[in-house]
Parts: sequence; C-alpha cells; structure tokens
Amino acid sequence: MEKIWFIVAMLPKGRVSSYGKVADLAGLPGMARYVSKALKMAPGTLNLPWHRVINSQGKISFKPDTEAFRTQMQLLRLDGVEVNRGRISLAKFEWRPDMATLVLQLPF
DNA sequence: TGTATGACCAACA
DNA sequence: CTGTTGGCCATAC
Repeated sequence: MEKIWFIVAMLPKGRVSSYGKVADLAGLPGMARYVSKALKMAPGTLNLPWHRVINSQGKISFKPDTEAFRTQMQLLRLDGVEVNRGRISLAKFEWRPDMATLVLQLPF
C-alpha cells in the first residue's frame, strides 16, 4: 500500500501512468485493481497526484457523468495534459521513467 | 461458503 | 470502434 503511494507520488506534472504500470513499478504485477483501492484509501494529507493515474486504455476510469470524472479532467488540464472526452494520448503523456535512476530512489 | 462489485488488464472476436 | 472472457484481489453482505 505504501509502495503504491510512493510510486504515485513520483509521477511528474504533465505525465500520466496506468493502474497496471503503477502496480508493476511497486513490485505488485497484476494488481491493478489494488492500486485503485489504494488510491481511494489514501489519506488526503499525502497530497498524492492521484489524477495522473488512468487506465491502460488511456482513459479516465470514472464514469463520464460524475464529479470525480470532472475534477480529474480539470486537474490533468492544469498539469498541461490534453484530455478529450476523458481520453489522454499515452503516446504523448505517458510517464516513462528511467528504471536505473528510478530504482535508486525507491525506499524498498 | 457463495456471490457481487469495483478508479483494472490483456487478449480476442 | 465495441463487447466478451478469464484473470486478478480485497470488501461487503
């Protein structure tokens, strides 16, 4: 759980990642669903950039007619990310960390 | 013990 | 593009 939060905390402004990728980086392959749960549980005091996590199809996972959907879209746009109908171009905005340097920062 | 439900995913038709 | 399938796992009833 902390591992997931830590990875999400590293997401740079203007980049996004998917639940599955976050799970992989956290050393929990195949646990995408667990990531969504971890974000829901995360204390607000952590100020995690949760909005930078979308699904593997490059879309916001909330239903389009919800508040959560709108706030996530707004936060992404504030980051400078283009969002069209809940869709984000992974080709342009996916976070591709350098694994070598990334590993050095992990506390686990 | 069983079933249903998620801020999921990859493969396939 | 959409929909389905099987896999995943914690929670809730």
